Formats: sequence, structure tokens, C-alpha cells
Amino acid sequence: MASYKDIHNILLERITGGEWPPGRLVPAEADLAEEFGCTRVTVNRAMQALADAGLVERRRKAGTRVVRRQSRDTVLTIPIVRDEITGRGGRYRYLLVERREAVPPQNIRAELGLAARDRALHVLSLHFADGRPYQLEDRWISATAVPGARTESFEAVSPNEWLLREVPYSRAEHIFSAARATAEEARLLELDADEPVFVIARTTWLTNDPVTHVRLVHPGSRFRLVTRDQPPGAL
Amino acid sequence: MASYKDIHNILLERITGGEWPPGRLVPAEADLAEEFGCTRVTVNRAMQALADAGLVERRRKAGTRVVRRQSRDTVLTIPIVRDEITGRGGRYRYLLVERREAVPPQNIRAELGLAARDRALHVLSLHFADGRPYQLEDRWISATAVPGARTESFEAVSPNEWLLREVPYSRAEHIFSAARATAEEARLLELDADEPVFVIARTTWLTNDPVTHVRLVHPGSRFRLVTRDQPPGAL
DNA sequence: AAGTGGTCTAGACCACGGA
DNA sequence: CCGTGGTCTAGACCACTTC
Repeated sequence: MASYKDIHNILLERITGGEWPPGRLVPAEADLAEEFGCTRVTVNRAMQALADAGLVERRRKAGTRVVRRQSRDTVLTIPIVRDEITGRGGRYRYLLVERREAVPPQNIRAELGLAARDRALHVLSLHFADGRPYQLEDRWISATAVPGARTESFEAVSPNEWLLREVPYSRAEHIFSAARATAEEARLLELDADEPVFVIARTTWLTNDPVTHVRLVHPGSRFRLVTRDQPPGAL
Repeated sequence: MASYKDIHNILLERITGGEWPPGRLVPAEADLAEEFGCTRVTVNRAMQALADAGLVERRRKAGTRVVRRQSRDTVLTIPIVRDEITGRGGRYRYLLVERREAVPPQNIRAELGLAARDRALHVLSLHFADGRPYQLEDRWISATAVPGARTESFEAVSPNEWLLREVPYSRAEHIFSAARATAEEARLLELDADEPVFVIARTTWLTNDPVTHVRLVHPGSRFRLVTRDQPPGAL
């Protein structure tokens, strides 16, 4: 008997195999149910999985069509830096560089939705892989959204790990870019001036309240971000 | 009456709102069904959506637990470069630089799974935004996997768009990195020597057969990759 | 008006895996 | 063993949307 996963895989094969090219109208659920000898609900379950994966578009009355791809989506997993390093057998070390409460600069205030004189917590820290600087973590934490951070020293635990463990978040935005290292970044990361760096800027919200904004700066010469990349629509 | 989407949102709120913290054991489906006055199937539908989104982990007998986050996942949409430029009101231009069949270098052969003397199609092209170079597309296409490419000139249509339209793919891998521009890259992108560039390397497969490998090189000073970032678990 | 997907119910059986 | 999730069926009604 065909389960909804079997049906899903068969339909997936018809799509990726070219039997049902982009734009093609897929048979109605009732017809497929008859073909596979099951209920329409079971076909519906399989089809919804394909729709969730973005492989087909469904509209009542109009039916189901194979999507014409406009872009590629890929899932990016950004691990905790400690796990990333130890996971490939490296030696990890954490170092707190600076921790202070201050009025953030204009661009950070905007990101965190703070008023002109609001203070926030600034934590600058370094993550080492095998003794060499691997990531500079330049973070601002909203004191109002995360009051607990004011009593945490961040001497033993990095803000990244602490926040991930202690503070739920509901939304995040990432910006990836390549840049020249600034003088301070070069000094802390032990790079030559103007060496390229890979920058991940992330802002995190908890139901529309900004929680934290961080700049993660990596030496370009020894950092790569790799996607997980399951087949689209895999269950 | 509570639909499975309502139930999903209520449970989502309990998780992100802190009522059910990470590690918490969630009530059994049967209990929730009673609470919401619906069938267990309906609760199951909502729970599966949460599990798909990675917010809970479910095991038979053991029950359902709120996940302890180890990492952050984010969905990256890599648009067709033309759409990316025109989408923000820019002027787009495409230029074919070189097209030839040749034996690829060692690293590309490995990526495409080719034997030592197999030939492949090499296409080098440029994408301009408002008259300035925006992306260098350095692509190798497997002649065996995509025979149709051998009769396509790529003078009017970029390989990226042509492939996305003509060739289905089942899996892709991306590597993002920051680097110094090589001499040729600097020349083509009209950059100073050693300027930082943002590189996206992508290999694409169709059911385990490599289709194409591409290096997309962007001037670091005018390129950023931004994530879409829906709330986790949104339906 | 009619076709198509969206969803619910009630009941059932199975599969896994902790105790 | 037996509680929990995984899934199916048969039938039903509804909600869109195109004709």
C-alpha cells in the first residue's frame, strides 16, 4: 500500500525527473487517489508537503501546478562557533575583550530601536581555533529586552552561547558581506591591514522587540560558510 | 472551533512565549485534543508542522519535547541576478566574455566527477548593474549531463538563467567566502588589485550526477547577501 | 454553477521504544 | 507491556476561484 511518503516521493520523482516539467498542471487529488488506490486525504498530505517545499503551487479550482523556479532557496545552518571548531577536531578558546554599558552609536540604536540616550550592553569577544583568532564577536544587547544580561560577566561563556541558551527569539535577519578588515579588527584577528574579512551581521527579535545585534567577523582566508542542502522537498 | 493552524499558533506562542521552555515535555496529543475540543488527528497535524520547523522533537512513547537550540537555521534565497538588479530599480546588462569546450582543471574535474580527459563547457560572463560590473559568473557545465548546452551560444541569455529554465536539479551545495580578487577578477570587475570579493561557489546535481559548478564573484564593496527570515514555524 | 483543494471527524491499526 | 506518535479510511462539509 502506498503511504503519503511513498506518494510524495513518486510525485517528487515525476517533477525532478522531468516527466512533469515546470508549469505543468498536475492531475487532481481525486484522480491521483484512484491511481494510487488510497484516499484523497493521503494524496493531499503528500501534495501539501510538496507545496510546503515550494515545488508546486496549489489553488482551488485552478488545480496544482509545478512551480517555475525564479530563484534558489537554500537552508543555512549557522552553528555555535565552539561546536563548529570542536566538531572538526579543532581546539577552541574563548576570550572576553571588553564588556561595558554605553549609549550605542547611531546605526546600532536604529537596529535595536532605542531612543537617543538609551544605554545598551556592549560585549566584544574573540573565538580562537587552534590558537588562532577565528571569529570576532562584536555585540550589542538591549538592556530592556534582556535584563538578565546585566548581571552576566561573559568571562567564561560567550554572549552567543549565553543568549542562545537563555533567551528565546522569534525572528532573525542576517546580512553576509565581504569587506576589508578595519584597523581594530585586523589587530584583534591578527591579520594584515586591509585583509579581506567575511562578515555576518545578525539582528534578533522576540516578537518585534529587538534583542541583540551582532557583527561576526572572520578572517576571509580561513573561513567558509557551507550550506546543508538537502534535496528540495525531502521528507 | 480550533483548526490545526489555530492550534499550531497557540502552541507556537506557548513555546516562543516561554510558557514551554526548551526541554519541556509537551502534553500528549490526546490531552491536547481534549483541551482544544478536536480530534487527535488535528492536533497531530499542528504538531507535525512544529516538528518540521524544528521547534519540537517527537518520539513515540517518549512524547514531544521543546527543542534545545544548537544552532540557527535561516533560509537564503539566491535570486537570479537579473531580477535582483531590476527588482531594486537598477539597470541590468549581460555580457558573454568567453565560451569554449575544454578539459577543466583538476579541482573542477573533481567537482563534476569527470575523468582525466573528459571535456566540459566553460562559460565566463559578466552581469552589470547600472553599468558597473556586479557579478562575474565563471561556470563549467558537464557536457554529458547537459548535452543541450553545447548548442547554446549564451550570447543573449546567461548560463544561470538558461540552466534554471532548462535543466532540473535535485541538489545543490553552496560555499560562501571572502577573498582577495585575483588579477583577472579585478580586471573584469574593474576593481583595484587585492580588493575584497564575495564569492559564492555552487555545485548542482541531478540525482547524484553533477550538472554544473559555478563561481559567482562579487565586488565586496557593493554586495550583500540578505536572508529572508520568516519566524521559525510560521505556516 | 461546478470543480478543486482545505480540513474535520470517528475510528482504527500499526510501530516504536521506554519501563 | 503499553503509552505515544504515525498514519490510513470513509465520508462529509466548506471555501475558494474560475467558468
